[in-house]
Amino acid sequence: MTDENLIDALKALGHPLRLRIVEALRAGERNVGEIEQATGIAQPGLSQQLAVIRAAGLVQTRKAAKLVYYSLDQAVLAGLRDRIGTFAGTPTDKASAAGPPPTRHPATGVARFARLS
Amino acid sequence: MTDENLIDALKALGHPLRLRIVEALRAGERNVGEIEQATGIAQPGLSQQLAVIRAAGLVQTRKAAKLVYYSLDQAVLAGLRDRIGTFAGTPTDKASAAGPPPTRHPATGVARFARLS
DNA sequence: ATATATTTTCATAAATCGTGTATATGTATT
DNA sequence: AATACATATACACGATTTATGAAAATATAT
Repeated sequence: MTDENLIDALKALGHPLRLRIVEALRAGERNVGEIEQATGIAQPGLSQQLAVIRAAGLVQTRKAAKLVYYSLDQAVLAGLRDRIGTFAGTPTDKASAAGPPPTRHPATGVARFARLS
Repeated sequence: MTDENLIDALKALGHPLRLRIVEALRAGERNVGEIEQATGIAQPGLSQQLAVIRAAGLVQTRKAAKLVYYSLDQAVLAGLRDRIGTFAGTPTDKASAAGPPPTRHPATGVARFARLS
């Protein structure tokens, strides 16, 4: 990961709407309509922010019929985490750690219950 | 760490000059003149970027006579790393399921809503 | 082909950011 | 007090980003 890529990734995350989107994707892959429901971001703006996130390489996309499914690129995000880890005191011994560190908060997102009917 | 703090930290790091500054501080505490030498950023601009980094809570400062020493706040940076780790550390949902279009957990109503014509 | 659902792109005004120059605030030294 | 040095802030202004609504591209079904 080059410094420029790193900066793009950090910039992409350093924005309230985009952070909200990424948080909504933590629970798993979602299509644009689902992300819209989960985040409350109106459609065109959402697509714009998704484009930024995509350009930063933070997500993968998959197309199923009319729908486009977004999911976090965990390899890239792990790289980002490790890169920041080099700034934190502990020299990264977690670059090789396979298992996710303790906490997984499954319900952090508002995304869970998008009630429509 | 609130979302707003997180965003400020990410924004602070997502900038070439500021990233260079933080990288220069990785080796240990430095005063402004030393950072200027290490990064080649001219004094006023440097002070401005340091102010951003300071406001984001990424560094601690210590004053010795005329000199101001900056050092990375490793606790904050470790928190930042862990926070990003929550985006990276969730495999095994359907990450590798390249199979059929998703018909998933009942709570995500949007897709179902879209199909009910 | 026509209609419809989903997502992306365009356009533009408002806000924010980036950077250089000048100026200010401290703190020691004489 | 006056000087010198280290650091911080203020200001200005062009560049980038954001918000928002309209239009367009893509894919599917009838």
